Amino acid sequence: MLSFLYTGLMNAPRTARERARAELTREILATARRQLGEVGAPGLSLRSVARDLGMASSAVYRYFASRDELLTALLIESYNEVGEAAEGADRPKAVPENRWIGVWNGVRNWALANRHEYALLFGTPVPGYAAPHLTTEIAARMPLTLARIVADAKRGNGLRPYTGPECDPSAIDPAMLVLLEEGAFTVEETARLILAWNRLVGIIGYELHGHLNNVTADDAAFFDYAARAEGANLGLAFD
Amino acid sequence: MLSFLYTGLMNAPRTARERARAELTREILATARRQLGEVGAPGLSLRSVARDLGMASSAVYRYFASRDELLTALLIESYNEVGEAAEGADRPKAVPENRWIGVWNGVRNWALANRHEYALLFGTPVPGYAAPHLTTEIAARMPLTLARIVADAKRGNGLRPYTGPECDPSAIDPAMLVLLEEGAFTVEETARLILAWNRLVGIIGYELHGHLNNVTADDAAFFDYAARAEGANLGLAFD
DNA sequence: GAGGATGCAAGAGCGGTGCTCTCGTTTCTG
DNA sequence: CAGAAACGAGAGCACCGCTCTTGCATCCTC
Repeated sequence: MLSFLYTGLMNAPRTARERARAELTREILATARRQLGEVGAPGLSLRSVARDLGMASSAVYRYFASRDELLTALLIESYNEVGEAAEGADRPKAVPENRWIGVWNGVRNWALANRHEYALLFGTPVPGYAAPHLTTEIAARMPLTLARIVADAKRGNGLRPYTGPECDPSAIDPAMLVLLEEGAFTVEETARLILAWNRLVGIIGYELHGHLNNVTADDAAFFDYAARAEGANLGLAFD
Repeated sequence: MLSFLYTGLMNAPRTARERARAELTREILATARRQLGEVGAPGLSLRSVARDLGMASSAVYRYFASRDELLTALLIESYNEVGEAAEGADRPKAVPENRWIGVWNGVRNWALANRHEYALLFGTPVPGYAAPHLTTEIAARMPLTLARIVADAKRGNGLRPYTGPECDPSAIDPAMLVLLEEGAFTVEETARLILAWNRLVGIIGYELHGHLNNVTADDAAFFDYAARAEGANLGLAFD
């Protein structure tokens, strides 16, 4: 399971063989990533990756046990990238409202530049392929960035009071309350944070998949509206 | 283009051959639909459909020009079904708040019972496959059901005032204002309706694709919360 | 340093896919 | 009734994921 993680890439290579193995593993990953960006996950073929590298397709199986494992490697890589995009777009010294908009746009910009990678992360999972459990903590980087901003706002000037419908506490997994900024949030706030994260991912997917064609005229402006509306729903003070 | 629409199924069959053609077209579609429900769109194979029907794979091409065209037929079928599910769940004589919740749950229930069909409609599009323009009006049935409820509420007791961020009017396609209940809504309301539709589809997709694992504890309760929150955002009067 | 164990690349092969072409046969139509 | 059109079946092409065998290079140990 996930053989590529434990040979060559993680441990420092000792022998020439291990060095060559790590090198080739990286090359395979790089070519696969390039092809993913061009033709998308369904079109990614282990054989064509092998062709690009001038090697027999069977040889690739020494590095990745299956096409799914290769896809998992790209999944991890992409999760880290979108996490970095979110964290990198955050300006901790700015006011929470601007940080919020910045992170939303950061994620959107990464998605626009990496459409197929985004689809791999947040799109329809390929039937028969279950993402390994390991990825959940990497996947949390992006939503945690959002949570941090709201937590900072709460600790700072406070959040505006919420007057909308209430969420049944049993709906939320108790572990989430702990995970998000170590209990800085109420159940109600946690529920709205989950919704906000869900909506950020959803609206970008809509834009990317063409579902907003003939619906919106200016996708960036509509996205900005969604970002502000979502931030306001959490108690951030826009306008 | 879309040959299956114009032979046999639409026009009334006149000769025995045309009748047989319409019959076989329906059988192909039915087995394809069954396989779609079992293995999902990526696993749907024209050859295996032919095998199930005891015919040569090449014969199927006389009825559907390509796998994509077969998928398009299933797409249209599914769009109509989810539209019917939404419309069928609406109780026009009930109060708008209950109608709203009912339609949301109607769509969710259809999605839970037809996961792969839902993924085909709202999931990641297969690269290289563009849904034909024809489907857009069929696709509008579900969001229009939502719009109708809000429009009725607006004409009735009115909507609660909205105090959140405003949407740049240029973000919305002007045609949408006309499409939605023939101009019953302001730009602001239209923007929130689009968001609500987007969020309904998004949260169901999240639940279906397992992204809510370890996040929510009771998916139905969380969905109910999302439905109420979204209705309230549009000015419906919950609680 | 020699020799056995291990890692590795390549090729052939299996069963699957979408799709095309040809070749008889059936069915409709003028 | 004869020509035209539609049809089913089969072979074939190029691709896919994946497995197995074969021969060679490298590494480790004695």
